[in-house]
Amino acid sequence: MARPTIADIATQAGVSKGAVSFALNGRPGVSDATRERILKIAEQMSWRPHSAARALGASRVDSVGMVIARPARTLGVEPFFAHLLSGVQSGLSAESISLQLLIVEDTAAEIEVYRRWASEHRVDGVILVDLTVKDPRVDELKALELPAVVIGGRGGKGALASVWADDRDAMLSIVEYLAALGHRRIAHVAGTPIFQHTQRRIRALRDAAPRLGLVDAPSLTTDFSDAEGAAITRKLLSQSERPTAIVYDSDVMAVAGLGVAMEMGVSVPGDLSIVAFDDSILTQLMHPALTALSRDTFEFGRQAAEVLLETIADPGAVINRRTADPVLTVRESTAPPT
Amino acid sequence: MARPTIADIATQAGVSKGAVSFALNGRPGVSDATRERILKIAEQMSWRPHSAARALGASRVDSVGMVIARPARTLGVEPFFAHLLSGVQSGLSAESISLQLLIVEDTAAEIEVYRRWASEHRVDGVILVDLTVKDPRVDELKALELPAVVIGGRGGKGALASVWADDRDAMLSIVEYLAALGHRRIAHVAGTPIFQHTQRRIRALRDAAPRLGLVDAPSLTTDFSDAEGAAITRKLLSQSERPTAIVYDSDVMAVAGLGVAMEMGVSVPGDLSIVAFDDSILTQLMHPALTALSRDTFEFGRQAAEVLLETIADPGAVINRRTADPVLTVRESTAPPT
DNA sequence: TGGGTTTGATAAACCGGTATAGCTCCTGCA
DNA sequence: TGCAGGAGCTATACCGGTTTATCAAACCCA
Repeated sequence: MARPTIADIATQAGVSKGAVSFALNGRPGVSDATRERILKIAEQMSWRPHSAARALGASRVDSVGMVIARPARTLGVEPFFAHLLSGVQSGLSAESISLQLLIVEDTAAEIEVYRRWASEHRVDGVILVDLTVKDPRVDELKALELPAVVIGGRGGKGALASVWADDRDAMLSIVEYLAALGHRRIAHVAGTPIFQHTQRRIRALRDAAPRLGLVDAPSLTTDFSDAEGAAITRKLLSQSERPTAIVYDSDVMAVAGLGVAMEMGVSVPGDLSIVAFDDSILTQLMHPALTALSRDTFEFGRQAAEVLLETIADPGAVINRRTADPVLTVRESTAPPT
Repeated sequence: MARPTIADIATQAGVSKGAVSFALNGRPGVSDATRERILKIAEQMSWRPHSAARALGASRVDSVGMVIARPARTLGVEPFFAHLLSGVQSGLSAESISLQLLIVEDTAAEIEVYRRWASEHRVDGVILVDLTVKDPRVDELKALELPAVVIGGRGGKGALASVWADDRDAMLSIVEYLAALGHRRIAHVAGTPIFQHTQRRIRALRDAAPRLGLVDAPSLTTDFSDAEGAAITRKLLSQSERPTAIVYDSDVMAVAGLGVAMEMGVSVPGDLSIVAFDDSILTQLMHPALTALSRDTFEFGRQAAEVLLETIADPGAVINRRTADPVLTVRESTAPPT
């Protein structure tokens, strides 16, 4: 017998298919003795549910999806997604739910994927990343009635469930530390302004600047690429009044910035302090090693999975879970200004 | 009507369910006129097949799997997997087949996943990476009768289908270049010896050494981590007769090695040439930028997907496809020895 | 003109589960 | 003693497709 079905188990146990289904799903309808017997037989036949059959009957596929809309070439440098993925999987594996991952070029393609997934019943829910200002995906998912959880960024006016960390506090912990070291000219090389988290970081810096006595605290936006990170850095360091500290919104840009500083003969941390808004092996490989904000990305993913499963179970409740605050890991790239 | 089924289409078109199925799958059994009519109705009802229903009926789930067995923390630094994934997806999307991705800790867990996938009919086939010497996964997949394709490394004695690049030629192109520059002391910081590609690279270097007149060409194995890469480099550069060039099996180790050289006051490329056996943004961000071997990882993935689909269609044929050879991208980290 | 083959379509079985109506037997309580 | 009610189980419909057996009508050629 190749792959046993519940019918085989039923025959073997001398009961009906229904009884076997009850027993295997731990729901009432059979006596403990019978349940025990059925489970034992299923075990020794090494039976496993046929996912498609179960999906068809129970209209639930035990699978969730995640789409990453970024050009592949900018992806993968950052361990962010790898860690996030592992975390998500760890949160799902307990319920033995599988994950569909898709990398696409842009948001339009991403929405197309959601439509397809919904109409083909391929996933029970999805996890969203990189929430933008007025994100079109939110309405789309609402319309599709596809359970979803947003990672990093509250879903807006009670729209979608979310798992988020406080970007504002994170930015504050960085600039307060720099200010305490004595820095008054702090520049911020930000990411794309369409991302909500970019906006929150920019606002946090602007709001804190007066209180901390910063004379100049510009936020300059980029596309997150190393090229733009380097270009902006070059511009900043060419000014007559150059900043004494730069905060980068990603580890890749911070590394690119460090390269520019070295090339221009600006010593780090002597003449310039550098902080990366994301930690990774990259920041540790550098000389000097970069001070960076560490987030527990794995845990982030795990919680997202958890919240998504709860949302699937009860689409009514909109959960907004705040995760642990990121912490600043101080390394060699920060020092008092000279 | 929420989600139309073929029954709805059948009613609308005034034909039977069977006729609709034939029409939608482009198989004989209906006249062209009827087919046309059915397709139009399906289109305007925006019908899409229910994946589970189709899987149950046709015993094929239109989904393939890929398991990566590496600790999450070492993952993601290398763009390798991100590019590979994109490539695989691009190869699959044409047939609108989805990809299940799983990151696990070790091979035992990976095999467990294959067993589950097979018994639950969750995938039609799988893609294998990081083939080891005497890889236990090969036999396991054979036993499970799960179609598979191996990436990077011939599947062995006609075992599994594969997509591979010639590691031997690649290594030769590196050392021949270094030898031509005048290097005679070349060290090789290799990966884990259990990987087949590591073995092939080591062997290639050993075989070429006499012909190129290398006086010393040791291959030192590591676990691919930046820590070991740095440690081995430190050891190599502390010898009285230090190598004038080092070939690293990964970009991360090369970067770590560069860091050690700088820390020890060994100038690159003046006193030491460095080559990475893998290209990425990392190698480009460095100062000096690293000479690296570039492989078309995206294309690699695309071809793997293609071969897998062919293998699923005809499990008898064992395809071994060789992809384009990697090319050496020369940057600033290599020069003639002084 | 008639028998055999092809064409176009239908009805029904089937895939492997889940959900539900209904049946039997046992227990408890008035 | 009689009856309500629940436990334990069976039989069966159902999910949305695919596939097969069957059949009527059209076609072909002698």
